Amino acid sequence: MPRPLRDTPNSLIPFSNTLHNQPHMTELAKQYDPKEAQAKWFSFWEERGYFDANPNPDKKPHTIMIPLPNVTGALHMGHALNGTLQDLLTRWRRMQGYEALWMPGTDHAGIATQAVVERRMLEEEKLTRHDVGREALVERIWKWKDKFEERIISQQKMLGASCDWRRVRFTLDDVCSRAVRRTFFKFFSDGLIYRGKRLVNWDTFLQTAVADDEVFHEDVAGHFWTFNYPVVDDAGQPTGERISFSTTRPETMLGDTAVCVHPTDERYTHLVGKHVRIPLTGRVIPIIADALLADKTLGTGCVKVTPAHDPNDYACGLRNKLPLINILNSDGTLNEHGGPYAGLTMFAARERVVEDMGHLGHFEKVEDRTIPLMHSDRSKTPIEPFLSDQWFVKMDTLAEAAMQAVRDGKVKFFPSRYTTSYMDWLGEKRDWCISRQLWWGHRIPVWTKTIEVDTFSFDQGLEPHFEFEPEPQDRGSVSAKLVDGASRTEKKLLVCVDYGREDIEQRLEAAGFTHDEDVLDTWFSSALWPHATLGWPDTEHNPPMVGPEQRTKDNGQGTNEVLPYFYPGNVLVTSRDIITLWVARMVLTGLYNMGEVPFRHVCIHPKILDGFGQTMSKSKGNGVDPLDLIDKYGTDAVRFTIASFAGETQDVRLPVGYECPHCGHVIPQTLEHQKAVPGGGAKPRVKCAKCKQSAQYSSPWFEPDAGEPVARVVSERFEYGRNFCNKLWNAARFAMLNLEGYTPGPVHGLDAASDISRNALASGSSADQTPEPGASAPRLMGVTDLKLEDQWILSRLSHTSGEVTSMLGRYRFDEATRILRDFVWNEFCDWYLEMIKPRLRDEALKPTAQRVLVSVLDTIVRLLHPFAPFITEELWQRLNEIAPQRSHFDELPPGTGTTATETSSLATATASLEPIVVVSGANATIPDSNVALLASNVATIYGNEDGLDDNEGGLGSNVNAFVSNVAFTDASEVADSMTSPTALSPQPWAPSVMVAPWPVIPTSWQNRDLERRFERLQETIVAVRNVRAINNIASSSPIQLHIRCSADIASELHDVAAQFENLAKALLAAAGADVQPPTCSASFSLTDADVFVPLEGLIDRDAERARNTKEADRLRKGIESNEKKLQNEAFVAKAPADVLQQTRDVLENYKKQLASVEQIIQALE
RNA sequence: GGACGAUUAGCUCAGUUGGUUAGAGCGCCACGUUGACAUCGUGGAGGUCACAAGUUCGAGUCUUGUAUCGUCCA
Repeated sequence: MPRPLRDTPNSLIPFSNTLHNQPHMTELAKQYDPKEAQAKWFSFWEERGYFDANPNPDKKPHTIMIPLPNVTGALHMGHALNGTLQDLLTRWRRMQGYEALWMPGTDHAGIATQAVVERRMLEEEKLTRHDVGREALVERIWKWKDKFEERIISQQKMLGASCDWRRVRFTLDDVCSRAVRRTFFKFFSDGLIYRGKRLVNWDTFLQTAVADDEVFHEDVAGHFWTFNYPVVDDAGQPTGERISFSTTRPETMLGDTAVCVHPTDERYTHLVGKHVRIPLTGRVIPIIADALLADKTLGTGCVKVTPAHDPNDYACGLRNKLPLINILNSDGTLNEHGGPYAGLTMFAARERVVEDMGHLGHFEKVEDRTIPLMHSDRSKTPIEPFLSDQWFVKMDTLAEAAMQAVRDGKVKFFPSRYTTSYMDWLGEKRDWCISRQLWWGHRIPVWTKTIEVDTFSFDQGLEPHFEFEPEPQDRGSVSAKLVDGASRTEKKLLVCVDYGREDIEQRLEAAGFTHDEDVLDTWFSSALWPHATLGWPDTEHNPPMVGPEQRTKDNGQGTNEVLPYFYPGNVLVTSRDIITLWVARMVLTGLYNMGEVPFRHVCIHPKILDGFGQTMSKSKGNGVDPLDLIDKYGTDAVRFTIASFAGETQDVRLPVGYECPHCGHVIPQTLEHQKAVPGGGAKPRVKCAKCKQSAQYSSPWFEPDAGEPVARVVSERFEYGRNFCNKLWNAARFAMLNLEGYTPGPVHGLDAASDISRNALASGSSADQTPEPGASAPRLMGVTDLKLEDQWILSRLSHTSGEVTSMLGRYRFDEATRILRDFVWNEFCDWYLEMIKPRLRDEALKPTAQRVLVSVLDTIVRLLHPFAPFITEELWQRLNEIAPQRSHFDELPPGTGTTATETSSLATATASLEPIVVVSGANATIPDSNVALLASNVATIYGNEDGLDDNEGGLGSNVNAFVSNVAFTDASEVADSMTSPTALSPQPWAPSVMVAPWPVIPTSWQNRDLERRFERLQETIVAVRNVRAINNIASSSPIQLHIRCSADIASELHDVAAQFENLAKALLAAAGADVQPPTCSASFSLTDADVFVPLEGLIDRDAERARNTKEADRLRKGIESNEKKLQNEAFVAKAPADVLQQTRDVLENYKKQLASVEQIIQALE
């Protein structure tokens, strides 16, 4: 029973059901209108469920997890690049027949989002979070989240993102929260979580610890003071000696617990072990020797040690078992350890300390110095190293496993050099500080109670001391840990509760336990993204979905099918700066929770920089809204251009400007534009240099006022994509104008191409071996309806599709776009279309040209779809209208005999292969008649070429799609339909290019020799055009060609003589070995031909002579350098034979050409 | 301080294992709107491949050093 190929109810829409409300139209507009196409096709795809990915045993999965954007603000071009590449891969894999899931969602971004909302609240209402309280603040943040999540998703959809939107997740939603709770619980139970006093980066403004990754270094102007401490004897009396040290932070001396010298520093060796007194506090501290901290060559060679306020000192303190004295309150003021300075800010205390040390006679000197200072990325205020209680995850074994996965090749980086950052970072195995003193996030699921007790034994259970005891049946949901409290008799019980046990939480609170106030680091939840979004740890239900009921599927079978089907994913596409923050942690938690890595490949793409070379970021205000660019250039243009940026090395500089809404002039963006914020209620404006008017402009900082004309952001780099789309559009327009009333008629000689295929197949040679043309097949031109240009474009098409596929497999998006653009523009448009124009005007020759034309266009549209989804869909639908019968079985050339028997055997041969499709290009045994069939259907041969050596394989590289009709699901149906007369009637093509198969053109169609001959033709035509240009001859006046060349070449040239006329308005008057230069002709010498153009009375002798003289010089230079090479004995002795031969050939050619050119010059005298 | 990268045409960037005369897009110059496209066509000009040394028959490509820029980690 036939069923739709795509697992959706709507995939079998009769194509005749025109999808747009316009009259049936065959003529395309002169220009592509992106807005119209975008509006039409996104909902078309979405309504038909093409984005949906569901477990399907008949297909291989392809999973991409979006690097979840945070809800702090709208997306910028960096996100657009990231999203474009993922959509490109997803659409490509989907066309290849994978069940392709692109999982969407957003991240709550604890600190960033809370900071943004707090700042806004303070600016607008003068309120702090303490004024409004935890609940109200969180409420406000949720509203912010809703607003930006919506904005982000709409931006992604405008970009054409083919995510499975039913599955959109948020790191704080129920599904993700469950995974967070379970993971924490597992960590806790496994003893991987501990609470400790540690030196953290303290943001005194936000009053929270921030991760190392959340701070940035900035040089500030500061001072470098030198003080001294008096040395005291064992009785505490000054010995008269003093020891000098320098510091940039004098106030920290209040927390000093040692001074340190280098063990080999002879100036101080006699003092080591003695003590000094801190003059301000009177505290006596030791003089220690530590080679790691002190540096003999710097300053006095002696440093003060403040373990509680400096990371290096902290490490030194641990090594030497020094006490830790914390002098700071969490708000950045000094605490009681500051003595008389308590209550002052660090900065105020610093001034007082310097002053007082001066009064006490311990100040020596001060100098200005630039100091590298850590700042919080979130609040932009200086970081204080701060001793505080935090939660940590032990990284040792977790990190080791994540490193091993990369060593084993389970996870691979593209480009591979990024492996280093990953390995180096994990190799440090620094414990992960997971607590944040915030209100927005996953609250740490630990309840604590402190008791005073002399002795404690577990023999009695918990109940007597803590008034709490888990029920036996609850033991699996509770994990408890007893730790020592502040004093010797104090005991603390930490109880971690698994998710879904609010009852236990209530009992704990009733028993006097307090829920930890801290929340988890955001990366804790994003680290779980790849399995959390698929429903882990719930193995009994498919993860819930959003959207229309009928499209969401829970099988009700009591199992989660989604998780095992889509996990592990295939590729993570991201930018390099979160390799450590996020990529490493996903691998780590994936291995820990799932026992399997979350993805096989990590594709690291470039970063988008602004015109000044700065990273585009939400906090800098230099973010460019992709919607501005989409508005101006269209989604397809933006995507195509963006993909062209995505190479392996360079970051992308994107200078932008503001387009004056009054006159269209572009005002280049300056740093001032980036920074400007509304002042006194007035929105910033740009001034137009041309029309002198000003306008509000697009900025991440504010919304322009309603009704105001807005200068949108533009960037001329996107004209690359826009122009290309327009070119494609017009090529298709031309094709369709010439396909009116098209019915694919019989074409004699289409099997010429199949001769090649047959040879390749019969000999069992691999498909990527291009048969030596001319060896078994006669010269193809002239014996078939397929002209030189037809064979050439098919050869090039085969080459192009193969290269594009291979480049996508290697994540070389830039190369893929370049190959496609070159093919479409420089080969298809510039040469093929131009060359077939005469045939399209000739009823007898038209059918062949049309058949090749429609099939090449069809293939181009499919190849381009992942890059430019909207325009290709628009064209696909038009093609479905105008050439619905393209590439079908009934197009077979007469006599190829697709009898029931033969088609059955074809079906049998392929029945074991994947659905959809059939027939391997090279490996299957196929009756010859079917080879002809195969070859004659240019556009019907598809399949999968991974381009990846080790990828899970896809459909298998030997499986090529063969049946173009997507209504067929498996080979038996193919056979049925092929033997049934009705099936031989025209069938609709794929109802959307999105679900059409990815093209795989047999490599046997490539014909290098034919391409070389074609290049000769091109070369000649360019040379003739050059003669026209040089001599100023109007393209309308005909000219003649006399070509001196070998008989072989002469014969070929005669075969294509019509093209000289067509493309260069030149008549081939004579060709052959005995052609004599006509008098007074322009001439040029090609590699194996000399061409003369008689120009009696028209020739510009000087220009001609100049051109040829220049040419002669060039040739002489070439001759000279090659002769020099060949005279070099070492070269002749050592260079490989082929290089040697090549050098000789080149020299020979140069000499021949030079002789011709010299003759030409002489004739011009 | 460590790691990774970059430096190629006026601008933005390609250049696979070393091997003919180093490429593209934009910009520039000249010419051109005859029925796909002026978001276009045709032709052209434009580069000491950052600098220095080395390896090699041969270096944009490999090695070392220098300079400048970027990112990540200390």
